[in-house]
Amino acid sequence: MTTKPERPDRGVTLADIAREAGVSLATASRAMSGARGVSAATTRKVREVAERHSYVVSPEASGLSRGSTGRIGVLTRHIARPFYAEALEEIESVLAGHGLDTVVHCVRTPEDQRSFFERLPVRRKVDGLVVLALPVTPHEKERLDLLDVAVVAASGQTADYPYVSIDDAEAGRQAMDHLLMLGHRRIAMINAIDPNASEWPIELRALAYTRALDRLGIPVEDDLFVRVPWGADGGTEGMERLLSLREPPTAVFAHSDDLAYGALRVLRRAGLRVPEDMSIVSINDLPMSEVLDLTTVRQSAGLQGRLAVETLLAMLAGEPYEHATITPTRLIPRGSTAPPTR
Amino acid sequence: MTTKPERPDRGVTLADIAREAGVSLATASRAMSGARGVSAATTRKVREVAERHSYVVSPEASGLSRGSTGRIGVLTRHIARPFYAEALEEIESVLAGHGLDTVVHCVRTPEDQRSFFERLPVRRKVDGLVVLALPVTPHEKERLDLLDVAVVAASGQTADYPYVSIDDAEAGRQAMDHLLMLGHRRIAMINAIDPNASEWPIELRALAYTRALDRLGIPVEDDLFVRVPWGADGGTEGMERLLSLREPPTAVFAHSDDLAYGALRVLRRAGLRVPEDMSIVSINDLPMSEVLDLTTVRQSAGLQGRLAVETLLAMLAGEPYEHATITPTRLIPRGSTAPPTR
DNA sequence: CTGAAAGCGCTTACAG
DNA sequence: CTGAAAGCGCTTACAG
Repeated sequence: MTTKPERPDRGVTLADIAREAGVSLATASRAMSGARGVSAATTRKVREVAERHSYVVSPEASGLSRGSTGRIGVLTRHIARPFYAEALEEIESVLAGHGLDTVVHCVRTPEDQRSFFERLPVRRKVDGLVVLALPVTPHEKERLDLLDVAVVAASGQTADYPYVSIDDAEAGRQAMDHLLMLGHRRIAMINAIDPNASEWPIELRALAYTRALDRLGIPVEDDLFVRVPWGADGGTEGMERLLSLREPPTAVFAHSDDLAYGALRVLRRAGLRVPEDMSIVSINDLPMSEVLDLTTVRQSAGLQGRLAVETLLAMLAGEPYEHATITPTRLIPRGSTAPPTR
Repeated sequence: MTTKPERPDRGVTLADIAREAGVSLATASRAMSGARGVSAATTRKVREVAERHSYVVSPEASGLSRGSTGRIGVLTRHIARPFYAEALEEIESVLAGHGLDTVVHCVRTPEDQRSFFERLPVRRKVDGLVVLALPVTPHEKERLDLLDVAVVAASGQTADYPYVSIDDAEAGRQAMDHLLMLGHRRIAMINAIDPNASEWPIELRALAYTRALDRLGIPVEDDLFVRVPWGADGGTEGMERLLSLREPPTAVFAHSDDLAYGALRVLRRAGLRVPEDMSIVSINDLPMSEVLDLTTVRQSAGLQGRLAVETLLAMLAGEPYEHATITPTRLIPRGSTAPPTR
């Protein structure tokens, strides 16, 4: 092959292919991209030469020229937590199916997050952005606008982006009604607060808790509503506090599965039986919940991710799309709930 | 701002900044990149103008010009499985710390994998690639060579790439020795096979199983060595088979935590107590293992990911690096193992 | 159907 | 310290 003298050999270029195929750069470009208006013979010839040199068009150069990157960014606070990981996997899957690359940006701390919106490291690098379960403040939205790309929110939204998410109030209702229907009247809630996170403006799951009790005229006791940090350890702490009460609840509604896991651990260590001594229900249905026989309200992180990207793709394609998409939730009754025995 | 008439406004360019700052394109470029040989005053001026227009240099164009992409690819079979997710999170963290973007490519099925190596979708799009827990065949390595970028393997290797991984045989020994030291003599192994995966050439964990028994002169019984699909369901199946034996084992060594989870579920359902009726140990120490009180051999997916990227970065920087890095494993004794009672 | 040329938005020797 | 110019590897009106 022709070797460029001025730079280290970066491999063969379209110009090389064109020369060898005996056509112009323009024609070679069209042949490679499958643009119409090139004879079949020419196309075949060019591609054959390209093939022989295992040449592929440089997406970088191509993108520069046509003004798109072929990449979608995903902004998230977590990668390894099951819910996020599942959403991310599905997002990548859909994008890959459309020939788009997925570039992940994880802002682990408030400082990371501040810095992300300050520096906007995805700037000029993506064609669109999916914001995954991350509340966006008005100021952050302003920054994001500088990106000048399509943005969509998956699993919760605050700023006014198209979004797909569950109805948290409804999910909470499903969980609470299950406990109430079983006959529980002394029900506690373990609510999660992510210490690393500015909070969501409305805590719909907590709202569902009080609403459900209100509806039956059951007074809401402060002691029965505990707020703990996110994660299994938070659930542990929450259940410990509830067990310390003079009169513990007969059932607990945990904000999410992770909390329930920690709560279950405490109960096991305390020698208490589930569901005989304590019922527990939560929201999510992570893979481990089946293993742990946890009653929970199922939502699909993957589906939310998938629909969010599909919305984004529609926006990019200039096609019509839904501004708000609500994905279903439903109760999965398992062994952690039963009528109260006390 | 100057508006380009010929194309849709893609925003302000370096040329605009240069013009407004009253310097040449070249100088503006140097000022923005912080290249030396520009007066402080000029640099300040240029950056001030850029700031005012919230302009950032186009990574795409810059990369095209200097020949790098600022992106690292991660090739994996899974995103949502805890081990992979943890590694990925750490990889992204390190790369972000170096100003590099992470682009994920997940090959879920053998067909995906075939297609990945055939089409090489990361071609010309990344500066390096980390292959995460994915065995690479000689033919696949040949294809990867076409990428012409640095490649490193995290958590297991087959092709001859620099790698970082645990010593599986040693991890297996740690698990087995724990059971043996507790006095178990009738020990089963539940081994995982990923149906979607070409297998790793040597099954070191299984090897550790037979070796440990051999060392004590304990015969290896075929019935006690079960092979099941990966995941909790596989563990369930494996434990069911073991419980069906005329003489079940007193302890089980599970290839990985996920299998152990499924096995624990069977035991719970069968009303068998852990560890009194059955001890169980595995390898990984995923987050849920603490919650489940599972004795396991800890390895760190995150550390392996981190060290792998660091190796890759050293390669890219032309610095010296280790070809093989072994990360430590150690037994975490918890409540799922005890001396045999039968 | 095909080509010459301008353009995408930068970087970097090469000369001052 | 600064600028004019070539180059990175493509794409795409504009003319045939």
